[in-house]
Amino acid sequence: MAKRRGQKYEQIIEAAVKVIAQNGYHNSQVSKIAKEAGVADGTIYLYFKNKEDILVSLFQEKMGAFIQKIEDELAGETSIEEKLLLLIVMHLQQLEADHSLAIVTQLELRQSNIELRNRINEVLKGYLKLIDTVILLGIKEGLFSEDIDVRIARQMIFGTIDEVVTNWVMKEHKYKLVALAPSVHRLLLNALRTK
Amino acid sequence: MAKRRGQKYEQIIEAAVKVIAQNGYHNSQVSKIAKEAGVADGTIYLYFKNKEDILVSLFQEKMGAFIQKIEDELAGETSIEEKLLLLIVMHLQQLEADHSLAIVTQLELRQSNIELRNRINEVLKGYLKLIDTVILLGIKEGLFSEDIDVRIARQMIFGTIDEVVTNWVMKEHKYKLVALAPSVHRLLLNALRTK
Amino acid sequence: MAKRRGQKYEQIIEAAVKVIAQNGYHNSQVSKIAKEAGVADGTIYLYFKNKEDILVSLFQEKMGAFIQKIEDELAGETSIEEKLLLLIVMHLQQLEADHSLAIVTQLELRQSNIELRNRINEVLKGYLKLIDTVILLGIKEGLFSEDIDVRIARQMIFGTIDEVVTNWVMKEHKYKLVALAPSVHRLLLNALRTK
Amino acid sequence: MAKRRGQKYEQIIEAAVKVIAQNGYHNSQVSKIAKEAGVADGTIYLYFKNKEDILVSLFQEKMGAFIQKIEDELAGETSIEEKLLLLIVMHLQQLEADHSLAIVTQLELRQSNIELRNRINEVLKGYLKLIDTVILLGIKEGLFSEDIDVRIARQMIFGTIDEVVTNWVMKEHKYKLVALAPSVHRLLLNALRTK
DNA sequence: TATGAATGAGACTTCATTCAT
DNA sequence: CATGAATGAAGTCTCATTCAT
Repeated sequence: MAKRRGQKYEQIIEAAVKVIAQNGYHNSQVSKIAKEAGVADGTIYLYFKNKEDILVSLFQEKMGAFIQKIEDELAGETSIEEKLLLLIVMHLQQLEADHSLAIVTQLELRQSNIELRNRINEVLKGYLKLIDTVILLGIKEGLFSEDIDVRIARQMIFGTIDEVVTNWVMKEHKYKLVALAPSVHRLLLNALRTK
Repeated sequence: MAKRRGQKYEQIIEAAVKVIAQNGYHNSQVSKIAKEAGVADGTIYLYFKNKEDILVSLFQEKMGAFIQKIEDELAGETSIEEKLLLLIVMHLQQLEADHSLAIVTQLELRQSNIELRNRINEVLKGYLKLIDTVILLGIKEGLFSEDIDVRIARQMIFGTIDEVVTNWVMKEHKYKLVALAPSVHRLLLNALRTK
Repeated sequence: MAKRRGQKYEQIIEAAVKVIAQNGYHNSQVSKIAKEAGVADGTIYLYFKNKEDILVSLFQEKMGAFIQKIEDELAGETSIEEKLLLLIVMHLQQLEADHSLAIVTQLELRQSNIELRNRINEVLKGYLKLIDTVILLGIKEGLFSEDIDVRIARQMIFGTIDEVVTNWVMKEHKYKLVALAPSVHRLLLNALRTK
Repeated sequence: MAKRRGQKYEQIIEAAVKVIAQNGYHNSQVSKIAKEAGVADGTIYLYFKNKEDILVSLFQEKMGAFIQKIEDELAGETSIEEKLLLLIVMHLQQLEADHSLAIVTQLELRQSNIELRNRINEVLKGYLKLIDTVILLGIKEGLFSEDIDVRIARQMIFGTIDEVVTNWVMKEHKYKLVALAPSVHRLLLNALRTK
C-alpha cells in the first residue's frame, strides 16, 4: 500500500471527523466511516494502512493546515503583543469554526493509545515550536522577562488555550469561544511581561 | 451490590493503579487487575459495579485524598502568594511521589470514553473550586486584578499545571517535577497580579 | 491460556473432526466447531490457543492413540512377516473404522500451511520410527536384504499405505479397506525380502 | 472468455510457479502473480477463468509435458525392468531439475481444496495409466506375478515415488534425488517380480 | 463472601473478481 | 487486448460479565 492522495483520501478524512465527532472514538467502526465517505470498506485500505492510520493522517492534515495558517498570519504581524493575540485568536477561531474537528481533537483523539498519542505529539511539535518562537522573540525584544523558563512558558500558553477549548467543547459549545481571546491574551501577556 | 469498603476494596484499587500504569489502559483487563489484587475475577464485582466503576472509584479515592490534603494545607497559609505556591507545589509533589498514579491520571484515564471522562470531571470539580477560592480571595484582597475572568484564570492555572505534569510524565519522569514549582508560580502570579 | 484437558477438550476435538470431515478444512469456522461441540465460541479459546492449535491437537490426540495401539500390538507378535501385516492391517483398520477421521487425515489436514504441516510431521515421526524398527529387525534377522536403504524402504511402506488409504477416501469408501491388506502386505514383503 | 495460449499465458503460468514456490500457496495472491508476470491484475482474467484455473492450468501444462516426456522415452525401451527404471528416473529427474515446480506439486498444491484436488487427480490419471501399462506388460511377459492386484501395485509405485520426492523437498533438496532411483527401482521391482 | 469456568457479541482487514476507461 | 481502482463478503479472537457451586 503506497499512500495515495486524491479525492477519496479527502472524503475519507472528512467522513472520519464527522463520524468520530458524532459517535465517539470507540464507536466509530471502519464500516461506518466508509459508509459516510461513500466508499466500500475495502477502499479505505487503498488509502490508509489501517484504522489508526486514518486518525494519524486526519490529525496531520488538519493540524498541518492549522499550523500553516497561524504561521502565515504571524509573519505579517509586527508587535509581540499582537503576535500572541493572533495566535490565541486563530487557535480558538479555527476550532470554533469546525465543531466536529474540535470534538475530535479535544476529546476523542485523546482516547487513543499511547503509541498513537506519541505520533500525534510529533505533529504538535510544529505548533509548540511556533509558540517558542514568539516567546523567544518577546524576550529578545525585552518585552518578556529574561528569567522566564521558555519550556514552562510554552506549557502555560498551550495548556491554557487547550484547557479553554476543552471546557468549551465539554460545555457543548454553549458560548462564543473567540470572545474569550482577549481575557486569555491579557492573562498570558501579564504572565510573561517584564514588570 | 452495595458498595463497600474493606481490605479487598483497597487492594483492588491499588492493583488497578499498578496494572494500568504498567500495561496501559487498553491492556488492563479485569482479570489482570484481579490477579494483581490476589482475588478472583468475580470478586471484583462484589466491590464494584463494573470495570468503569473501578476507574471512577480509583480516581475518587486518590483525588479525594489529593484535594483534601491541599485543602488542609491551604487553610494554614495566610498570604495569597503562598497559597498559590502551596497549591502548585502540592499538586506536583503528590504526583511526583507516585509515578504510577501520575501515569494513570495524566495519560491512561484520558483514554476512557466521554461518559467516564464526565464522571472524572465531576470529581475534579472539588479541586477546581479550591482554585477558584484562591483566585476570588486574591481579587478580594486586591492582589489580583478585578478585571480577571475567574473561569479563564482557573483554566489557566489548572491547564498550566496539568500540562507541566503531563510533559513530565511523557518525558518519563526524567527530571525533578517539584523543582519547576517556582517558575510556574512566578508566571501564574504575574498573570493574575494587579499591575 | 494454560492448556486444560477435560470433557470439553474432548468434545471440541470430536466436533472438529466431524465438522472438518463434513464441511472441508476451509469451510470449518470456529463458530461451526463450537456449535457442534455444544459450547460457546469463546470456550474454544479456553482450551486451545487458536484455531490451528485445534488441528494440531486433534492430530496429536488421534495419531498418538493410533501409534500407541499399533505399538502395543506389534510387541505381541513374533515373526517379522506378521509384524508387517499387523502394521498394515491396523493402519487400514483404524482409518476404516472412522471415516471422518480418515477424511481429515488424508485430505483435509494436508490443506494446512507448511508450518502446521511441519508440526504434523513431528507427530508422524513416532509412526515412522515404528516402521523403521520393523525394517531393521527384518534385516537383523536375515529376512530382509542387507542392501536395503532403510529410509527408502520406510518411505515405500508409508507411501504405499498412505496412497492406498487416500484412494479409498477419494473413492468415498466404496470398498472394504482392510480387505486390501493382504495384497499390500505381499507386495511390500516381496519388495524387502532377500531373494 | 475463450481460453487462449499466447506469450502472456505462459508468463502467468511461470510466474505462478515462482510465486507459489517462494511465498507458499496461501500467500500467493493474484496480484502478486500478476506483478511477477508483469501484467495487470485484470489481465489474468483474460487468460484464466479464475484463480483456481491458473493452478489447474499450471498443473496441466507442467504435468502434460512431464507425462509426454516419460511416455516418449518409455516407447524406446524394450525390457520391463528398464521401463520401470526409466519411469522412476525421469520422475525424479524432472522434479529435481525444477525445484520450484517440485515445491509446488509436492507441497503447495496439496493445500488446495478438494474440488481442485479432484481436477488435479484428473490430470494425474494419464500418468497412472502409464504406470498401469508397465505393470500389465510385466505381467503379460511373465516378469511380474499374475496374482498382483494392478491397482494396489500402481498405488505402491506412485505412492513410493511421491513419498520419496516429498521427503526430498521437505529436507530442502539437501541431497541428490536421482541418486535414489536405483534403490527405489530395486525395491519396486522386487515387490512385483515373480518369485 | 468468594470462586473461576463459561459466555457471546462485535470489528478489522484481506483479496478474488469486476468493469469503466 | 489491457489496465488497476474499487468492491464487499466473511471469519478469528478478546474480554467484561454472570452464576452455579
